[in-house]
Amino acid sequence: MSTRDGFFKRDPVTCAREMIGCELVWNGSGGVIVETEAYSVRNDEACHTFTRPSSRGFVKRMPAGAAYVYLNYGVHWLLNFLVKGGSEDGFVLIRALEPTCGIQEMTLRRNGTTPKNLCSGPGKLTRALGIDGAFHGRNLLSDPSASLRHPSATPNVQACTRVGITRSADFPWRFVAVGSRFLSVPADRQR
DNA sequence: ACACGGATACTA
DNA sequence: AGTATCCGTGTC
Repeated sequence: MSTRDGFFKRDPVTCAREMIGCELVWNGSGGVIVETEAYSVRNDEACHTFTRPSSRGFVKRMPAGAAYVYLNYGVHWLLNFLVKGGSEDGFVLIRALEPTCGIQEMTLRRNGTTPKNLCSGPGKLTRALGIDGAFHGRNLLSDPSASLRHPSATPNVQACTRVGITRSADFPWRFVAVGSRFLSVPADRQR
């Protein structure tokens, strides 16, 4: 594995920020992570653990780096990674990728969408990579068909408010690669 | 603008 | 078993 063992053993906000610029590849498809969100089991009403006992069980039972995959709105699989062992536990939601690997396969799975729109959303990217409920619980760090490579240069990262949630909506826990054209939603205005 | 769709966790 | 809610997307 190219990711160091302690990568997911930190607080989820730090982890979400540092995942920007990493290249995520699963079964030969993937790209550079350009958008993430952090969710914390502490004081974050938007985290699944706030309302779901099964999610709290997942955090307790599973190791850092485990994929937390669930169906949203009855339509889209959403990919998160379990972060635990640091100051607080939580999840990182992968929201957008800049496609780099397996673009042909991803285009087929996404029914011919242009590369710009292939992975520009949390539901789009799982569809593109072929990730579904069968991936729930798989560990990114130990799965031989998965890899997470660190960026060679430190990326320019901007914090924004999270997208599409109603509770704890003001937390600046969405992270984007500055200037990327592969985001699900434009970044907040810089000030 | 709105339809689409199912798992989860409530109420009882 | 019935209902409310949910971290979205494509097409209208």
